[in-house]
Amino acid sequence: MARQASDTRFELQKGRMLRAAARCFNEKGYSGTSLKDVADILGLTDAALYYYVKNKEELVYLCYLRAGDVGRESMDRAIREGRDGLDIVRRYLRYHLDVMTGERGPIAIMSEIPSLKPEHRDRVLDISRAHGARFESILQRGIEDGSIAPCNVRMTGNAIMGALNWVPKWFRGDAAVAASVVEEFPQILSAGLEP
Amino acid sequence: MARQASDTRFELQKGRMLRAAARCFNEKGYSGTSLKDVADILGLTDAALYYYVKNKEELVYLCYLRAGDVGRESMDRAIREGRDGLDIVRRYLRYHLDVMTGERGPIAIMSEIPSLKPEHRDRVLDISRAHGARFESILQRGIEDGSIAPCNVRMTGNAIMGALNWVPKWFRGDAAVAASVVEEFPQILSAGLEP
DNA sequence: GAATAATTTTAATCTGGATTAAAATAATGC
DNA sequence: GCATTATTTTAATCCAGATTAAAATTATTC
Repeated sequence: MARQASDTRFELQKGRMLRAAARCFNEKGYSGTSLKDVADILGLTDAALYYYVKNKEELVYLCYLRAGDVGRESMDRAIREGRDGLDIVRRYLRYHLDVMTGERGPIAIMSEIPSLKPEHRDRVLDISRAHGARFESILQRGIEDGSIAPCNVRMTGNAIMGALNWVPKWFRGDAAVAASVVEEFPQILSAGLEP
Repeated sequence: MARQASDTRFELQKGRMLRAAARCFNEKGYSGTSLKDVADILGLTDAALYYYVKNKEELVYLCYLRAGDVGRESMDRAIREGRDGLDIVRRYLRYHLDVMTGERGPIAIMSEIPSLKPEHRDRVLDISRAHGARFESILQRGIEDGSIAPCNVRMTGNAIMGALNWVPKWFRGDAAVAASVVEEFPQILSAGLEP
């Protein structure tokens, strides 16, 4: 009855559920996935999901929080390890794509933020905006250290993040494609940044 | 009772409805928009929409067909007017963005293809794939005529089309931003293509 | 300006999937 | 192994929003 974050079993199953849900949402759309679809992947009954989550809205919310975490962690690491602005951009893309297309994926596309309840929606929007702003500041840093040619960082950020966010729309788990994405996407997306 | 495509009134109102629906779907998500939301924009009752469309699924389907048309027309024009591969890519992006952010917009993001009924889904997928393939062939042509550096056209296509498809997610109708998008996006997205 | 057709509204019904409560089963601690 | 707690299922209910039928209104035709 009393579940804690420390409860391994519970947390593991919840994690599996979030990944299953992310996959469904990405592949079938939000309205197109019923709780039964998610439950089927886990070999459970739809009602069982309510043991882990209050309702469908919260399921989406948690998927989005997870997506936010993955993005932030990838960016943290890139900033920690990168040499200059351009190098950080490339690392960020690589790290993020690596998670998106790898074992810890899939990561949910944030398509349904508006249908979250107000507190959740605001929280996710904050996270999302902060992430975008952080990316723009990396671009700015690159411009200042000379690794990136001067550009409109807002628009450039929108372009690169858009291409990144769209990946789950067409990537369907093929390992060979995953390798290709992780390898080539960062290069493709950053090629235009060089001075 | 008998409405034809030639019926101006009917077609005009239907067009307005599709644009209102596209806006709702982009801003509020599919499940987040009720037919009442769409009807409110038009100053109508939700039930009135059924005069123009069989059901909500068809409304989405028609939005997607329209999106497909706009994409195809933009590409047609770019191919007709462009000098070489790179020039066609840039024109295509400009023309498409111009419509997306202009008076004829907004254009619906194809987020909910999977929840269309099979015939509609297949039709939209065909259109979507054909468009992607056509874009890749433009990249290929650019590589062959020397205007574009050799690259993985599949991945490069995915990257550019992703950035493009994501635009309606953050663009909210501001005219100044629209001008900036149309002006800068094609450049940003194609900068990395040059040899 | 009747008569006919087009458009919209009113006022219901209908429905699929979300949600819930209670019971059943599985796991764990002692 | 018994008692307790964790997890899942069964079997209903619930409900927002889609859909429909009939009536009302508005436009068009002649």
